Amino acid sequence: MGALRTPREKWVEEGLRTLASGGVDAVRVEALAKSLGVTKGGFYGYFADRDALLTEMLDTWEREATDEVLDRIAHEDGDTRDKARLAGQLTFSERLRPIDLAVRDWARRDRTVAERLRRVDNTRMALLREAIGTVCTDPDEIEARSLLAFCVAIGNHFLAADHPGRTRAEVLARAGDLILARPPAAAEPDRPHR
Amino acid sequence: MGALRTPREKWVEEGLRTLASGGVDAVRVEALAKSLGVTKGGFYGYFADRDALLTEMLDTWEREATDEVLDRIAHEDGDTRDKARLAGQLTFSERLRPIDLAVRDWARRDRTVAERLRRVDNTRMALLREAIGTVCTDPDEIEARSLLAFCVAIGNHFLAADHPGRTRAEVLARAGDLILARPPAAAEPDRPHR
DNA sequence: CAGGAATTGTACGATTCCGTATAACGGCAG
DNA sequence: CTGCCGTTATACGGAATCGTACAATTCCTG
Repeated sequence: MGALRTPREKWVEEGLRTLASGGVDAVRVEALAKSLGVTKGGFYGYFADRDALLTEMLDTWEREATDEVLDRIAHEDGDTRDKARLAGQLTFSERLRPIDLAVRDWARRDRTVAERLRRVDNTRMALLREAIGTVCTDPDEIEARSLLAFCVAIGNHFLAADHPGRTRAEVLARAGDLILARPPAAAEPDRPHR
Repeated sequence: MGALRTPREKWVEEGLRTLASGGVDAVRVEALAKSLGVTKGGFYGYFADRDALLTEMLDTWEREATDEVLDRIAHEDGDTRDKARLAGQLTFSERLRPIDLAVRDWARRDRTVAERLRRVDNTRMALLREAIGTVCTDPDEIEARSLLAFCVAIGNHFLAADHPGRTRAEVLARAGDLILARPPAAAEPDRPHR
């Protein structure tokens, strides 16, 4: 067999790297080739076209994202709070986080991508519910808190505001406390919700 | 004077529309012209180049986004909670919301855009602090709750998860209650109990 | 070490887009 | 009505990509 210098995975890998840093539109066959130090010559031996690569990139991301979350939570033996914090904020590893954000934006314009994202997000939400279920019991509140946690995990990276006199990390920590606060016996906000 | 069929604003307007639906990379001079039913002939009479249009689009967005928020909150006489809800979730009008999301993604790759977004977000945060300051007093907690509110306002639109048996709106309402809940006298988040 | 299959480089036509130049067009002033 | 002046259409050169075809290269295998 001939040599295999730039295997399929290299293209996917570089594609994800580019997706993370420049968005979908930056993922171009010839640009990827250049980054890999080759020409696009071999690309079309592995992929039918650019779309095939994008699809495979998503396959890889979806698998990794799901596996990573499950693994991480499963192997975590810290107390419940840390578990939830993990699920909420560290769901995205340094590697996956930027890809995740790019995928979210991508999903706004592509139904297929949106569908994949939905699957991944549902997996994460299930984990969040479980973790948060240990500090409160009302299912509606668990859902609301999980949404909060998830939104912070995402919004945090899209939010550009400053926090005078504080670091973002400090504010995040405090926000985490709020999300995980054990509700007082009769934890009703001062106005009944519908 | 000659006729003025496709004034400067038309280009900016169409540019923002395209930005909202397709992201920055979709904002192309010739594509815009096509959408406007003309050719790019006149474009370069108004703008030096594509970048000039992008800058002007951002100017328009920044101004509108800031003004709109200020106006809306100022004219709002409902009770505090509604005010905060407004600030948190409706900060983005139907028109501005998709532009806002596109700008957020754009800001991740362009420092200039990031700087503008920072200004806009800081304005909104100030409003949130003020509104939330009416239900709790600890500055750190105000900051944390404001962050939560803002993150929900953003993350909501990037989150693809489902809420079995509930609508997103219902969960959002409940999350709003949590963010605006009047804290119990001694609001200690951490109480190992039970 | 030679043969051959797989991989990669190069060249090509087609498309899209940028920015420029210039000609065609069309109201409004005189 | 006629000519001006700004607006728009067209045409062009250049760059980046796509996907294809084919030649050159490279490394395993026998």
